[in-house]
Amino acid sequence: MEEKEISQAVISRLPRYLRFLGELQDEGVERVSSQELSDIMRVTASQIRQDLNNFGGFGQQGYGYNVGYLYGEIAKILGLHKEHNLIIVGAGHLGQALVNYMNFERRGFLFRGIFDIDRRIQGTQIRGITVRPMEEMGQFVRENDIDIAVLTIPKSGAAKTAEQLVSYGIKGIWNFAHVDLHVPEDIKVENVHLSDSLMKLSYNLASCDKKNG
Amino acid sequence: MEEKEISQAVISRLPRYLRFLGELQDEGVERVSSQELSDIMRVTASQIRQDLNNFGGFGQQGYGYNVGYLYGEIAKILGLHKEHNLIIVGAGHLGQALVNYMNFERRGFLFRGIFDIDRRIQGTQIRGITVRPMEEMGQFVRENDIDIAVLTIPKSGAAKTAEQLVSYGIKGIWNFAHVDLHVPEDIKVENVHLSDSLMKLSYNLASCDKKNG
DNA sequence: TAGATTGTTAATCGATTAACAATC
DNA sequence: TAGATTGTTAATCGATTAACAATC
Repeated sequence: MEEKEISQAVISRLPRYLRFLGELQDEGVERVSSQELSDIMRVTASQIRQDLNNFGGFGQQGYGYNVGYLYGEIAKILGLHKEHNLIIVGAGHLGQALVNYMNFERRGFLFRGIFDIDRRIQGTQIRGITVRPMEEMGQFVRENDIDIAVLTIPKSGAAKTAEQLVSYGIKGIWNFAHVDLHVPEDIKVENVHLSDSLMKLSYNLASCDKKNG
Repeated sequence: MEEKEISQAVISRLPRYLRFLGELQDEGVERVSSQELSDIMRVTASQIRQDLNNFGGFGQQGYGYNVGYLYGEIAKILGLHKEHNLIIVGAGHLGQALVNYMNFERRGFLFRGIFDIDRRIQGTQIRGITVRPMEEMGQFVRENDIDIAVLTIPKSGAAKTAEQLVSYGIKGIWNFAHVDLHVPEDIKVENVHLSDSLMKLSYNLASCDKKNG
């Protein structure tokens, strides 16, 4: 059965829908129309309906959408009903920050191991997780059913490490290193290029300056 | 004089061009054609030329682009020739990670102050920068010509803090809090929603599973 | 039933790609 | 000059918005 490919533009909006639906749920709201959601989220009602209908008819004519149900369905679409086992590769400040950010665990992203090249921090613990040497990575990935690696190492070592991770059987890489990783097409890479983001802000500030003299 | 608005899609690609040009420069490459760049970057040569020509003709027919010159021009477009004074609001793990990430400073993004609500860490130093109480933020922003605030506090306080920052005269907010900030339209907000990014990865893993049974 | 609101098709808009004349 | 490659216009593709029939 032929599944039509969903565009990444649509995927990118799903977490935001989830967030607003979660807030409505916390407020005790039970139903919401695409128009109400449109007002809150500042996107068109048409886009909301189009986006959702990529995955199925979650609403009901004349009623709208049930907040709790829709929340659950989007969570499922995003794969949040399953648990993921993660490792952090690179125990620098950023790696530590991510391990310490509790919200990921609540979503089923479980940090199982931390790896670093620096002997001085190997053996220490971060939020109860021991920092291990890179050499143990392969075995650890295989034995602990790790599917996602978080890459928080400098760009110099990133390509080689990514290649290793793939050979160990990793399925996804959350890449904070400032390089384009080249991996087989069944391996998913999600990039977070912080400096690119900051440059975008810089551009928008500069272009605003120019407009206003 | 009417400047045509550049789409955010184009802006988003500029930092990547800059990165690849920087690498070519490091390799001692002096000239590059859109086709060569296309091969390296895996985007169409047509897109590269279109993108660049939004800002002017940086190339030369029959020659291509001078790597160093183009690098400099894109840097200027992104506003990287000017210095920016930043403060970090929220000295948690993520805030600390950003302060410690040296590369921003090399690009002219200078961390001038750090603020946190927690009395216990006020007065301590992070990379030589004293953590100050939130109450001093307004005065500090005005006295130190701060134009960018990095918001690394929990979502609960983010909206109010953003409002304050705007009233103090901040021009841009690099927002890591998991909320949509509502600010006047001359204030630029760049969002980094890490959990959204991780959910996108999760989706792509899940959709791949489904395809492959 | 009448009113409301979805699901879905059609129209529009914008972004990407292709093509080629201009020109170095 | 001849060859190469840009800058730019035209064609295509995809994403967003509008409209409305279906239906709860």
